[in-house]
Amino acid sequence: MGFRLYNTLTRKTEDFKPLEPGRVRMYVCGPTVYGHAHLGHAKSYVSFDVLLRYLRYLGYAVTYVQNITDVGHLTDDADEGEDKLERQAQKEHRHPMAIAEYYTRSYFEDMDALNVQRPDICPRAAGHIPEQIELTQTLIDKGYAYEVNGSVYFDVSQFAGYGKLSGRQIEDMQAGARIEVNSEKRNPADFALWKKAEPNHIMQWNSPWGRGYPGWHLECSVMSMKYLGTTIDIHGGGIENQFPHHECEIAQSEAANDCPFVKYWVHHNMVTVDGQKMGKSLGNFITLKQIFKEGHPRLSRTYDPPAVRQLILQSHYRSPIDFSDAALSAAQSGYDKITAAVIKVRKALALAPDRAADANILMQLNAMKEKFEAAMNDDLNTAVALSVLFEMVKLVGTLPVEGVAKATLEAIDNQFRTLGGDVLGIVKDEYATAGGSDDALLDHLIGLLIEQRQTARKNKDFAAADAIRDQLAKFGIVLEDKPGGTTWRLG
RNA sequence: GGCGGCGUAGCCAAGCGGUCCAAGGCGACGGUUUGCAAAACCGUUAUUCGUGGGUUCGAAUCCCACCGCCGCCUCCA
Repeated sequence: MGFRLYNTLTRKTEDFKPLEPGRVRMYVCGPTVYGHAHLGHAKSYVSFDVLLRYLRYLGYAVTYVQNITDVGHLTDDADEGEDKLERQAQKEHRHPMAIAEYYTRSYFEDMDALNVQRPDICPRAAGHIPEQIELTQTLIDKGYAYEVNGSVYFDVSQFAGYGKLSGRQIEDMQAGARIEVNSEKRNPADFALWKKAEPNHIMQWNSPWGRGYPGWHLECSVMSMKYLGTTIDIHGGGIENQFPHHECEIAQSEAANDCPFVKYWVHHNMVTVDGQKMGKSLGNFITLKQIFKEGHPRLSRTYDPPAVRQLILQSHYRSPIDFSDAALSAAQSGYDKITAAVIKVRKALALAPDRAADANILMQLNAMKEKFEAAMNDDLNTAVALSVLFEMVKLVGTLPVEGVAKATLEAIDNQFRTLGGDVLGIVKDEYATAGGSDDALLDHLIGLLIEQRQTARKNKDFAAADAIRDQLAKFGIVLEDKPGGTTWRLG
């Protein structure tokens, strides 16, 4: 069975077949950069990172585009309200583009920490104003859009497919009480392609309709088609953007190009914190930087970035995930266990005897790999895939401390690297066991102390022996007495 | 009001018609090991899948009703 992926457009899990054999064009809605990335961003971009990694693992040549929204995203999706970047710029007394730059760097810093692979192309909305104007003009020319008083709106009544992604009817939405009344629009569901700028609006550009700035939905259509073509394989985003954002993207793109915009729509679910939606007003809004190093009132400690990744992968991307201190703590422990097993294998590798691999272990590894792939093929069941990693951890745990053939250890290490590393991004290529360049020196120094403690233990001077162990523990160094001797690690 | 989802052990979570007296992780408990620990290993920890009906030879998995929770359509990914 090949790779199967749930398609929101058809509401079914489908066999994945790219438009062009061997090649995948994938676009994911990127962040609006007016604040530090939070748990929601982590869930989103880790989820799509695993999709990307698995496609590459399967041998596809993937081109991955993820935009950076630095203009046009308003505080109110009904085309009212302020531009999010401009509002933040006022708060911080900086230029909107400085805000965009600062938070873009912050975003990538956090994503790097989460081991999220960088997209191939990260286009900025503000860098694609001419293209957005062009698309707007095309839509006017084709009768899908109309200009009113310097703003341009998409006329949803002209596009028959409007609502096919979200399952909404235009009539239903009118019945809803939440539609803002905008007298410029012919239909309340119409959405802005181009907005007229007031003189005090900082980010504004010349256009055929006067000074203005682009509507939020436009950028994704424009950049997707510019870098990936008029029809792409995968478009990803959060479930909350199904409507109106993605619905509007489809309308604009298909109206302009007369061809399907996206083959597979992939949406991940949302994040809650302590059982409630995460919101600034609820006091449970947690940024990644707070988790990693600053701390947060809801958390008892800080957690390593991979622990967050681990927690995300323990549930399905289409399920909501509840972040809590307990859940994070459990994920951290699980992650540490995997890491310890990988390090054990790599250390053993150095002095392993050069013999043929254990056929039985190779067989087990192969069975695990098949289980892993079956799980990932089934719409990215990362929870089961992760459980396979734990099966490998268990296998490592049962291996004798010495005498395992080098080829066996290599096979295990390789599988950790491909499945745990390449695909899940949980296993690292290198672990700094004692902090970089001081490694050898530290090893020698601690070795001396271990020797002293051994002497004390031989002499049954356990008080002295325990004192050495306790002292080292204060620096986070844990001693472990094993049959072959005492080893140390950073706790 | 419209649309969607969820309820599985102390906690997180997979499973979505038979191979489930239900994977995996965390935690807890007992054991092996240890001078004591730590780590590791072995074992125990859901006769049951929110409740009540129904369909079926067979249901955690399908249908109906009810209860509870959550999300989107506002801030927010």
